[in-house]
Amino acid sequence: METIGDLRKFGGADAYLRSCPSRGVLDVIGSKWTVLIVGALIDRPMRFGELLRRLDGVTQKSLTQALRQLERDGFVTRTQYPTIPPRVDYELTPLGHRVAGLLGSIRDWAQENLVEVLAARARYDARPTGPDVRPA
Amino acid sequence: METIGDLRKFGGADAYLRSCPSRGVLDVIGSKWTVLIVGALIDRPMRFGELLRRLDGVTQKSLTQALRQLERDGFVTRTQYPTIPPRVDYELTPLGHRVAGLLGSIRDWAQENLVEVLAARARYDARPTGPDVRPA
DNA sequence: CGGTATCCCCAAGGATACTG
DNA sequence: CAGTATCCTTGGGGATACCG
Repeated sequence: METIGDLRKFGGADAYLRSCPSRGVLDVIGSKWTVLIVGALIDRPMRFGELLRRLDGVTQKSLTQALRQLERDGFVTRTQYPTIPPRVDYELTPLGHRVAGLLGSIRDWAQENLVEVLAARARYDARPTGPDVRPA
Repeated sequence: METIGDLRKFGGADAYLRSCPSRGVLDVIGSKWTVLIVGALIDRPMRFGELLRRLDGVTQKSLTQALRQLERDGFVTRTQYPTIPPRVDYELTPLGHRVAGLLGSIRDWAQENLVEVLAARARYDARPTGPDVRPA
């Protein structure tokens, strides 16, 4: 499972295999800012500065890195206008739009189930003897 | 947006805000092995060693860490039988089952769109002047 | 069997400063 | 405005060894 040829030969990818490149795709999706970036671009293209302000806490460098990776993987297009001052628009590709729905569901789920998760954490952290023993 | 009280007061979580704890939930989902673990547990509970073998390339330490975090966040339960040798089962909670569907979709999407992503990467990396210039 | 405990590495990502 | 360039810290995660 090393090449596209292998994928065709074996009839599909399997993320449970160490050598399957779908692991790399999962890593991109899991990277810190990806979910928020593609979510922000669902409605319309955005300029770099808009994204920078929309994603509270992101740095220029981190945003640039994330956008480069998304561009490389075919999720967003980068359009640079040769004006002064420069203007750069980022827009989802069809591939990006298709994944954006899934990632949006994840983001929404995190927001909707946040209270339940926080409660579970509080319960876990409050256990008598710490992260160890249990009553069998 | 610091406490559960705040969430109620403001009427919901917003992952675009730096201080919103839903960011932490997204991080868990994005961690390297989470998607594969919950995917493996959808059908049935599994023992530690089964998971270790199912997730090609994971180490004992990484698997233990990931399972602890999933347990803490209320996605899985850990059941330890006081036998010799010890036996430990991991099982999805109702909360875990609900998120497992979403994460499974992500994994499937990564596998199904892998070829297209690899092609996009090849195109990007093959650009004449490298990751820089573009024709305006 | 199902863990901990240690050591180690390196890559993600933040802070800051500079530029076309 | 939209980036690079540089430095630096943190911690995720691998390898290995030991334990109840």
